[in-house]
Amino acid sequence: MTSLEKRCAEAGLRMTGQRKTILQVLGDSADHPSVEDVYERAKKLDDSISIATVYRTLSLLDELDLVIRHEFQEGYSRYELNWDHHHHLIDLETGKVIEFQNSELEVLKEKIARELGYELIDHRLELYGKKLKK
Amino acid sequence: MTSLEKRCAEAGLRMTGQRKTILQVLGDSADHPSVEDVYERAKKLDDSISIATVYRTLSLLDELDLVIRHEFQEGYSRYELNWDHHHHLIDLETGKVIEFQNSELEVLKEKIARELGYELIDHRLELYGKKLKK
DNA sequence: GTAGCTGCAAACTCTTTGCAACTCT
DNA sequence: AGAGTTGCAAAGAGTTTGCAGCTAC
Repeated sequence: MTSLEKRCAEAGLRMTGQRKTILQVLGDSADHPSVEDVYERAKKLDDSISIATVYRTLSLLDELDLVIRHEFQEGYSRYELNWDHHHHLIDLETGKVIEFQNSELEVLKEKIARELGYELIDHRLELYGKKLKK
Repeated sequence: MTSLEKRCAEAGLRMTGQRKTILQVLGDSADHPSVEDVYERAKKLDDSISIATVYRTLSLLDELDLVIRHEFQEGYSRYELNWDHHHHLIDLETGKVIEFQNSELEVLKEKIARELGYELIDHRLELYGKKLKK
């Protein structure tokens, strides 16, 4: 049982074959797949899986905070496992998503929220850019 | 003719009654209205306006960069005039959207993009928080 | 055994679009 | 006059849901 499956079980979820498949797909994905992407990849492992189950499972995982749902101004959602905290730079020419971390930013965002009288629960920074010519 | 209307005219758009109405609604809105919100407010000024025109107009204004389209993880878009540059803190308990600016952040985000080899075109920071108890 | 889960298909929400009529320039 | 714009209704995405059957516990 993977640690992901363990966390699901602890939350009281039944570890069905479909859920294992979807968790495996997410674990094997280094990118930020859309629901459709997850569905396509899951179908390769279990041809009988339905997209409704993928939607339902991703919503569940999002509620459990095992997964992060992104809306990169594209009109649909992308998902990724909630392992390490990071942000995204979206290449406007290729659509490629680059991950980055920045400790200065982590400090700054806490400070901004506090100054506004808020406790920070979540936050997102997205940069949209074009590759610099060398 | 308002400055907004002027910028539209300069872009070669016809200043129809509907467009003037929508621009007026946007100018009068201090919040971040959804398409439906803009439509409701516009209807009070011109009962015959259609939601298709609101969608079309907001898309146009977005292309012209007169307006910013947001997706605050809600499943639909919100719009605001692109006057001054700022970011948003979304109150998770009330849904209220608070605007803020931060010059440190402006410097930092440029630096991050540059270090990743990118020219920054656009960016978004969204904080999600709960009000601190006094 | 049974509450929870699934696949299917239908429904729903948000958004876009084809078209004939209309209107700004 | 004529290209751009509009309202309407239909179509298109993406997502959710009711239901009967199935399955993990």
